[in-house]
This record gives sequence, structure tokens and C-alpha cells, in this order.
Amino acid sequence: MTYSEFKRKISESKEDICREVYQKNQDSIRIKKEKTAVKNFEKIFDAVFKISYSKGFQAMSMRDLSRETGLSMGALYGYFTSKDELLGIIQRQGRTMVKRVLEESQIDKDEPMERLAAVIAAHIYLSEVARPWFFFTFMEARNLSEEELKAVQAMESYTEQILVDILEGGENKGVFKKGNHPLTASIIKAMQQDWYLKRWKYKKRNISVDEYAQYVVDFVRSFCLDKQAEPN
Amino acid sequence: MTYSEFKRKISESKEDICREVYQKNQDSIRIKKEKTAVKNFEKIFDAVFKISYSKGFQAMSMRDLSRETGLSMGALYGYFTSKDELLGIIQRQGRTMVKRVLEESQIDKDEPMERLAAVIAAHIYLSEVARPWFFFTFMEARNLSEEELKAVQAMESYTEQILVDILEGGENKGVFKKGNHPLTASIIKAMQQDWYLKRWKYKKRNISVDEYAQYVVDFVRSFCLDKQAEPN
DNA sequence: GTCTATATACGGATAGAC
DNA sequence: GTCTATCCGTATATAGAC
Repeated sequence: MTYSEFKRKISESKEDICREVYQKNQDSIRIKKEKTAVKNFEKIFDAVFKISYSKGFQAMSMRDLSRETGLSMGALYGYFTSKDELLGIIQRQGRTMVKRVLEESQIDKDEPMERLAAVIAAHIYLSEVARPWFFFTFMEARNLSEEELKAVQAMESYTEQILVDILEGGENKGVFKKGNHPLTASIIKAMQQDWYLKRWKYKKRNISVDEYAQYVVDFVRSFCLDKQAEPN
Repeated sequence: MTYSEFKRKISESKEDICREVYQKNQDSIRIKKEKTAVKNFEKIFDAVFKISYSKGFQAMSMRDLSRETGLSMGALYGYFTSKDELLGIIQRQGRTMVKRVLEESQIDKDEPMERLAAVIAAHIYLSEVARPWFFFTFMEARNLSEEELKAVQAMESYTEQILVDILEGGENKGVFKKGNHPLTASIIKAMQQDWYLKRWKYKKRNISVDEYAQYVVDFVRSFCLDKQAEPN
């Protein structure tokens, strides 16, 4: 699957995401008109990502956010009850999206290498569609409460386990070489991660997301199919 | 080379590092007795890394730092002129260390794969020796001035170029398959990076630094020597 | 060289007018 | 729903005693 096919299939628009945020947090939001709320949440999230990208969420003041969104401080506090809650809203919505898309992407490929390639590419594509969410989640994880942090780590295990299962399946079928599958999965995740952590570098070099995903898949294929280097 | 051999060879002790910091920044430091200064810099850096690890440098207040070091606010300002300068001192010293060690580690291995393996392992070992410096440099890069940021990016190019040179050399000798070497180098860096970014995960699973370095090298070897998958 | 005490600015958050 | 004005805590940084 290419990136543009992926994008067409999942269709998580900014507006849809903001509407979902509004509906899920309606009790703590003072604004009653959905249309207004959705429109302003778009502004708010865009501004948070923009400012946090360069200086971090902690260093972003509510006055910064007010200036960037064009909303006053008082107005902003109609959309969330505290700066910390704003952080929580963003993190929770990010996880919801990842979970939904990964579940939708469990494609019916039987051959292990095909399956592995599909999952790796889908994750990279998703991190491209929702890049600000991915970057933000990674960099701001340190500012989370104990509870939220656990949810983040659970998410990390979940995505890693998907890879481990495929790797084990492949080994059992005799297609992949033996190996330390959790370690292989971690390394795959490290490669996926670089796409959203160092995006500026890849952009500067004109590397497309398709090209990057393909390269990672090739890397992993060489390793997993390299039966000459099989231990024992 | 194993990690313990590497460690014995480079011998960058905390005290040496702090003495170097003192001597290089003597003009902006009010303290005149070297022994006192070195001792307190050790306390200060340890405290900065500890606090910043969990909440970030921005969120660390000077009061936090005062409490953790046991020095008063007034005393702290004898060691640097502003919180921002403290950040700069740490970043500069981190770069100095990396540069020195990488230069020392340019080993006389002629066979490309051996050379590649040595450089990859050395970088991972160094990130283990100076883990707090690596983690801090990565996470706090966003808070740097324009000028400092350029120095960071230059350092990134420098380390990446070392890899690219080896990869090209290997291709020219007909040992490595053809490929997009800068992209391969980036992916190698992504794997190296994960060791200090996600150290808690590897520690939890009892993965040693030797084991990790070996796994990364195996991964890269499979890819670079996989002539079946050669393009064209 | 280090302390305590404080100047000064900026942070998050809210009250009340429109 | 949004704005302006403001409360009050905490931030960095410094002055001056010891």
C-alpha cells in the first residue's frame, strides 16, 4: 500500500478529530454550540502543536496560546479547565486515533513478511498523517501524571506486541530466522519513530514517506530472512 | 570490542569533565578555588540531569536545583550567570566529549564491515558512559539559541558523515550492496539513539549494552551484505 | 564562598462587563 | 461566547550580611 492509498482509506480529518474531542469532553467544556467549539478546537490544537514544537508545552504560556489562536485567555478557559487538562485531552485523543487505525489496519495478509511489511508501513504512514500528535506525545510524555504515563506505556507495549506476534509466527513457519523478537520489535519501532522525530532532516533531503517506509521494510526483510546468520 | 574494554580505554571521569568545564568557563565563574568549583559542578550536573530527566530543564526551577544540590540560589549563581548559560555549558561540554571520543575511536580496521561494526558499537558504548549528557542534549535541543542549535546540527552531520564514508567505501570495494547511504546512516543513528532514549525499557528487560550493540550490528550487517536484494 | 532576603517580572487562572 | 482587568503564586536573578 502507498501513502496516498492509506490516506484515502483512513480519512481522519482535523474536523472529525476535533468533533470527537468535543463530544468526549462535553461535561468539562463551557461552550454549548458544537460548531463554534469544533472550529476553535482546530485553532487551539494547531497553535499548541506549533508553539510546543519549538519550545515545548511547559514553556508555552497561556498568553502565547492566546496570541496564536486569537482567542483571549478567558475564552480559552471555556474549552478546558486547566493547562494540564489540555495536555491530557491531547494525549488521550492521540491514543484513541492510533488504536483505532492500528485495529483497522490488521490486514488479511497470511504470508509473514507481507504482513510485517504492511504493519510497519501503516504505522509510519499514520505517523505522517498525525505527525504533530505523534511528536507531541513523545516529547511531552514527561509532563504526564502517573496514570496517564501508564496509558502511554501500555500503548507502547501494545504496538510492540503486534510486531512480536508476527515475528514469532514467521519463525514458527520457518520463514524468519530465530532471534530475540522483542528486541527486533524495539529496533523496528526505533526506525519508525525517527520518521516523526527527525522529520526536518528527511524533508531537507527530499525523502518521501513512501521511500522511507520502503527502506525500513527492506532493512527488516534483510535481517529477518537472513538465514545464514541464524543463531545455533 | 566490549563495553568494559571501551570504558577502560576512554576513562572520562566525572571529575575530569567538571575540571574541564571549570577551566573553559573560568571568566564567567565567580569561584576561584578549583577544588571547590569542581566538586560543586559535579553536584550541579548530577542534579540537573536528575531533575530534567523527569520534568525537563524548563520546568526545573532554580529552587529545585538549590534543594537537590544543597547549595543556595545565591551560591549557584556563582557558577554560571543565568539558567540559560547553564544549559549552554552542558550542551557545549557534551559536544566536546563526543567529538573527542569519536576521533579517538577512528580505529585502524580496513575491512569495511569490521570498521562499520566498530564505529557503531563505539557510539552506543559512549552513549552508555555519558547517557545523561546524550539524553539531555536530545531532549533540550529545542530550548537552544539559534547559534547553539547550529552547533548541534553540525555535530549530527559530522557523526552521520562518518557512517556514510564507511558505507561508500564498502560499496566501492564491492563488499556492500548499493544503496542510499545517507538514508542507511540515518537509520543506523535511529537505532543507536534508541539506546539512550528508551533506556528504561531495555533495563527492564535486562538487555545489556553489549547485547544491544551486537544486535544493531547484526541488523546492519544483514542489510549491507544482502547482495541478493541489490537494486538494479 | 555561601547564606538569607528581596526586587521584579511573568506564570496560570478567574470575575464580571458586554 | 468572548473580552479586559486583575489576583496571587512562583519564577529568575541580585544585594548585602557573614
